[in-house]
Amino acid sequence: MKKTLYPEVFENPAVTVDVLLFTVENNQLKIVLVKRAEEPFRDSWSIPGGFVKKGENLEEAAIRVLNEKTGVRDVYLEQLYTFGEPNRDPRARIITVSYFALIPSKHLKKPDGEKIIDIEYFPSNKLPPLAFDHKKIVEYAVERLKNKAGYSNIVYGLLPKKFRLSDLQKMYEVILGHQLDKRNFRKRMLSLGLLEPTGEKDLVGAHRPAQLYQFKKREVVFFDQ
Amino acid sequence: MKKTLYPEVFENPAVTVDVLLFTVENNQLKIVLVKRAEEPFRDSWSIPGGFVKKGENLEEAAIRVLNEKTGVRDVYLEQLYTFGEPNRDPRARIITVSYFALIPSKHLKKPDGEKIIDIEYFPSNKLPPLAFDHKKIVEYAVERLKNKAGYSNIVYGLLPKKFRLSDLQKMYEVILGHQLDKRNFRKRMLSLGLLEPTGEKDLVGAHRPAQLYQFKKREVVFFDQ
DNA sequence: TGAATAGTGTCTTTCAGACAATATGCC
DNA sequence: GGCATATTGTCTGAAAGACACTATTCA
Repeated sequence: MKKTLYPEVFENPAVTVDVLLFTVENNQLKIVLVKRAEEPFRDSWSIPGGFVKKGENLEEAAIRVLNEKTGVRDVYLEQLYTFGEPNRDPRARIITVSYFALIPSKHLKKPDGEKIIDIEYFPSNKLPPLAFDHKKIVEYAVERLKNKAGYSNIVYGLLPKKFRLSDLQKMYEVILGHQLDKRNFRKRMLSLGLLEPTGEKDLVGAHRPAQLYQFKKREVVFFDQ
Repeated sequence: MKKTLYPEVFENPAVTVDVLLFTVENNQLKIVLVKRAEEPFRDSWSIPGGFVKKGENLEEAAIRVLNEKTGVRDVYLEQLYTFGEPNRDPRARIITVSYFALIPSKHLKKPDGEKIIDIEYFPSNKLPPLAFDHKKIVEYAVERLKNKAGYSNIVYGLLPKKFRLSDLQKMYEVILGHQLDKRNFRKRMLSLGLLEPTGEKDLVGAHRPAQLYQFKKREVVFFDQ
C-alpha cells in the first residue's frame, strides 16, 4: 500500500487536552468536573478539556484550557496519558492528551465567560456519571497520583507557601487513603532535604505553636525520573 | 470566543505513532532506526512511525506500524509520551504518540514491502543525526527505560524463552550502564518469584553448565504501578 | 590439570515501620 | 492545671550492597 506524503486531511482526528485537576478539601481527595452544556452527554459531568489550537503546544493548550474552564493559573502540570480509542467520542475521532495538576481548593474560580458553567469538586471515590470515557481517565489519574505521591513533592501544589508539617502529612494521608505515623513521616520528609523551616511559628489555637516550613524549590521533583 | 461544537477540520493535526524499539546486541543498548526515503529529512535516520488510521486505537496503530516497518510482531508495547510542539514537523502539524518495546536482536527483519527500506540498529549512546525532534524522543525513552528496568521484568522481551541467569544479568547491566554483583543479582531476581528453573541445562562451552530459567508469566509486570 | 563459567553465604549498612513520652502555649 | 497539638528517639525487621570461595565441565 502506498502511503501518501501528506495524510488525507479528512482522516485527521481532532486532538484535545483534558486536565485532571485535583485538590484536597475536607480530608478528601477531590477532582474538578464541569457540567456539559451541549450534546452529546448534555448535563453530564466531564473533565475540563478543549481542542488544541494551531500554534500552541500540548502543555500550552492544557494551561489555556485549564484557565478558561476553571480560572486556575500557575500550576504544575504533568502529562499523564493519551487516550485514543476510535469511538470514545460519538461525534468524531477525538484523541485526548491528559494532564494532571494539584491545587489548593480555594484557588478554583468560576470563569468569567458569558455563560455560567457548572463546575464543582467531587470526591475522587464518589464520582457522578461521567461523559465519554472520562471515568476511566479519572481512575487512571487517581492511581498514578497515589503512586507518585510517595516519591515526590507533588503535593507542593496543594499547600500554601508556608505550612505546618501536620498540614503536609494530612495531604499525604488523604491522597494515599490511609494514616501515617507522625514520627516516621517527619523523619522521612525532613531527610529528603526539600523542606526548610521558615523560622516563623503558627500561633493559632490553645496549644504549642508549630514551626512553619516551606519547600526550598518551587519545582516539583520526581525521584523516579 | 464561541467554540464550535465540531472543530474546524482544517485545524486538526495529523496524529502519528512512533515506536522506540530497543534491543541489546554486542553488550550495547541499541535502537532501531529507519532511513527516510522522502523529504523532509530525506536520508536521515528516524524512529519508525506512521499515521494512525481511522478505525484503530493508538496501540493497534503502534503494533501495525511496527510490523510494517520492521517485521516485528508480538511485542509488549508501552505508551511513553506524546510530543506535540507545533513545528516539530515542517510539513504540517503532527502530534506523535510514542511507544516503546524491547526485542531480541535477531527478531528484526527487513519488511517485505515493494521497496527496500534501510533499517538498522544504532547504539543508543551513539546516534546518527536524526530527523525531526527524534533525538529528544530517543533520549527521553532511554532515560525512562533505565528507570523502569530496576522495577520490572521489562527485559523479558529481550531474551529467548529459556535463558541463563548470566544472560539476564547481562541485559540489566547493558541497560543500566553499569555492572552488577552476581550474588546480589541472583538473590534479588530469584526472590521476586518471576522466574522458574526449566530443569534443562545449557551445555555449551568448557565449563560448568548453567541452569536454564524462564519467566513464569508472559506479561510484563511493573512494580511501580 | 588448567581454563572458563556456574553457583553459593555472611556481614554490614540502610531504610521502613512500630511504638510513647515530653514540650509548649492558651484558656 | 487542663487541654490541644508539636516535637522527639529507639528498636526491630527487611532489603540492598560489599565481598571470595567452591563446583562443574571440557579441552
